[in-house]
Amino acid sequence: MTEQTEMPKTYNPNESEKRWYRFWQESGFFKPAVDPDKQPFTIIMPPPNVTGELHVGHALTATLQDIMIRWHRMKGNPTLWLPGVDHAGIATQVMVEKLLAKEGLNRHEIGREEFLRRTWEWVRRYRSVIANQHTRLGVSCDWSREVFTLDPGPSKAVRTTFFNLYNEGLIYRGERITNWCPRCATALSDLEVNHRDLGGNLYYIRYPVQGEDSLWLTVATTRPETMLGDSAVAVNPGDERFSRFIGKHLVLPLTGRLIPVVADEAVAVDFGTGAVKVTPAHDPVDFEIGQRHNLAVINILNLDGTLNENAGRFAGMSSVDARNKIIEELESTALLVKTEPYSHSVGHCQRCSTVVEPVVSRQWFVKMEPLAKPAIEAVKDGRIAIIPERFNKVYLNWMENIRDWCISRQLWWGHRIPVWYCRDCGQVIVSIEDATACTACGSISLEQDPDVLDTWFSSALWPHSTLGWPEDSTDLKYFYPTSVMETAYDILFFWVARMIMMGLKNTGDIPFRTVYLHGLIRDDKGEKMSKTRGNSIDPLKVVEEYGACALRFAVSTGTAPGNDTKLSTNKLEAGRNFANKLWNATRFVLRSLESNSSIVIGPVESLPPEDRWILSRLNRVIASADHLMTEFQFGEALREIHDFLWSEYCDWYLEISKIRLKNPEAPTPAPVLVKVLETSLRLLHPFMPFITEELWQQLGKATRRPADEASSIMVSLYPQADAAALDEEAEKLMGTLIDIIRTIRNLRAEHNVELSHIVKVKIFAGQDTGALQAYTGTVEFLARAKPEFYHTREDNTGPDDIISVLERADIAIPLKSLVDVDKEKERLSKEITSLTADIDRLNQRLQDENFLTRAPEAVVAKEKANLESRRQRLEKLETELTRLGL
RNA sequence: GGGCGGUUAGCUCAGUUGGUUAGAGCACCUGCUUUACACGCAGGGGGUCAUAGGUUCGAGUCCUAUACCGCCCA
Repeated sequence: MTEQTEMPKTYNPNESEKRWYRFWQESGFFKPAVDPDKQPFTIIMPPPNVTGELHVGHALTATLQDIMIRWHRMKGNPTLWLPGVDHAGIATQVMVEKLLAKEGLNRHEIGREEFLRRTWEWVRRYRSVIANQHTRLGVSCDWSREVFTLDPGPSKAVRTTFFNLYNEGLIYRGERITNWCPRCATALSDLEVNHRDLGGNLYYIRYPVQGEDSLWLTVATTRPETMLGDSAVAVNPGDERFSRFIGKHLVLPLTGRLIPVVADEAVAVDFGTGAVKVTPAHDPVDFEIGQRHNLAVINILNLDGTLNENAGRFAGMSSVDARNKIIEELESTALLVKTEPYSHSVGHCQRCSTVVEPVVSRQWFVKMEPLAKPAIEAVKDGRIAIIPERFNKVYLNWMENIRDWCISRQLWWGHRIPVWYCRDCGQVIVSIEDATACTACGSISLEQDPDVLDTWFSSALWPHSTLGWPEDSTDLKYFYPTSVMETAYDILFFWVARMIMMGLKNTGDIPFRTVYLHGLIRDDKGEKMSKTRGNSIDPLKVVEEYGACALRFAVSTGTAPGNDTKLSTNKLEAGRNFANKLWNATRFVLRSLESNSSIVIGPVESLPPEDRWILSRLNRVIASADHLMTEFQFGEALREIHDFLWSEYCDWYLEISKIRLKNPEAPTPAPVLVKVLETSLRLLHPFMPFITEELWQQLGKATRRPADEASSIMVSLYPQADAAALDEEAEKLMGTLIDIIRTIRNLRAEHNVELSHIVKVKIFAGQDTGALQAYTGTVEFLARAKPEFYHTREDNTGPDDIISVLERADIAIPLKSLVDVDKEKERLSKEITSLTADIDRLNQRLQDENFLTRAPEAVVAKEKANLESRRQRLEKLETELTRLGL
């Protein structure tokens, strides 16, 4: 146990991280210790897409979740973090299709079965890549429960949900305008379409009135090619300019087809000419107009976006080519009146950026309104809390204007829609198990719907499907509703809202109590990271270069929930440096232990003030960190722990302890050195698990831990604040000591006093004098000054003294002969000026009757004390100034 | 068109029930091979908290408007 391998000067994370992860995993620490009497803490991990590798956004989400998970685990909650992977329908299919294309193949050539076989191969490969990346980040999730969205469990949940919703009439099949991506060759939901304003033209086209020479209606359109599918022209019924046209027929240019003029409220009088062409098959508004007026729905597009046979001689052209050709022809026949530049919003496929075509097609939809109502309530009444709170409004606004959800996708990769059609009688059979015979005619000639479901349909069930639903499993009973859903704000609608709706629908209960939304990680220029931009950062590379703890530090420090952050090497370096700082502090503590083996702390009263001070400060930080973490303010908690360790423990306590370590007579600081470090490591562990484990173990080896203590920091107890350790007196005394040392250092630096020159210093500290006297060695060591202590200044200052006035003490340094007196006078004057301003302000405030009567007593008292101490200070400074002037 | 967020030190950002003199990291300047750490130590400079009003004894923090930037929804 005493064997002490010398720690190297610099922390090398790669060496220990893998080792500790393996240890944790083999020890079974990631599995929850189920205890029916305790409240579990549960996070279902947002499943990364199996499309490829993790990026730093995943590192952020994994880190934040791991912080919560490790914290709760250490606090003694049965803690479950359930990992999973998403099959990611379109995205994965696109990746595999790209692979095929390299072989000169497409999926139709190899067939559905072979395509799926290859996709599963892809899945096997990338699941292990993703899992490996996660382990490098230190995630402490329960791998034994890992789920894939296409596993039998979630698949059964999908089918059961579909079956139930269909039977309740909440899933229906219908002809609607949907967003069609010609490149992906599938329908998309509204959310999967990104709208961008594009500069285009507004074309004014004449539609001649049938049977009337030189009478026409002019319509304006941004998409002239769709006129091939026009089935009417509509005007507003209140628009007198056009009332005489209503009921007449127009001759559709280029085709000669006759179309009626109809009156419809939906037409905006002030758009274009006030008369609009109606293309029910290719525009959502026109579709509704068409329904009201019983117009023909003429689809002019093939699935690949080219024009079909309904487009007559334009068939086979792309829509862009057709547009150009049509404009050309209209111009030559003088039917094109004018062209105006016009910017309008055009839908693009979220996945591949192709312009999306609105097309009428027969798809499966979920009726959302009945599902949204209870989900709105759950957030409104606070059963579900969204952090940060401002997203409540965003959520509610979307939910209250929700539209039906198109869930069928013309893809091969995904959950096949559990619907069969009877080839003999046309019966539609919806079934959880594969249907084998027609429920109407008994025929066994059935055909399953070729389409698959939107990936988000299965994601919506994730919090309960992963826990075993529709079975009433023990996991579901124990862990559901889960505690926190931690994810990025950009999938609030895609995912979070749908999980709430489906969770409530399927289980009757909310899926999670808290939604924690984090921001997006951008590069150091503020750009969104993406593979296509080439600015994405591979978390594995970062881990190798800086260590996992540095990465976790970088993404979790200095950020607030819901805010985007820029990741720069700056922050990674700060994380690495902090880890190295801890490493070296531990190295120092271990070295100091060799000659001082006892680590038992005596009774608190017997400890010197600096011990009581650091223990007091430690306990304040524990209390504060615990509070901040309860409020989900992880960045702030980490900052406080970091500042305590660096600026108080290392900069002061550790330095002060060196004097006692050098002096064999002095009581050893070792027990407190160890205790504060060990406790801080536990405090920090959720944020930086590897370095804290490494150092905690090293400390443990050297200090002979009690047998009942945990074998790993990750299953040790999270520190709890001990009010008895708070010691204001010690804090005040140390504050004064630090102030004294700083002032001497400052003066030395300002006046370039050589390091070798030990200055004499007189310290006048009133009632603290006796206590401070014990720190003679500390002042010598840390300020390179030889102190003499006096209660008061009376008769104790010499003519060569430079006086500094501190908060609770004055000091005099006989340097006048050494320093630049003018410079010193300037310094004093500057301070006097700002002090005078402060005093004026305070005076004013304290004379204000309103302030005295309305402000809380404590604030008034504080300000009074403030004024008094400043007055005293000012007085002393002025005396000093005149003294220098003489 | 509706909504949300941002605007704080040269840069990146904290600042959560309004309460002393607004913080950190990085960068910058000065000094230091002080045997835990140069991935470090000590010291220093740098901010009318976007602008204009308002509420309040008191505003970076609450309210209103404006400007610029970004995002979401339609």
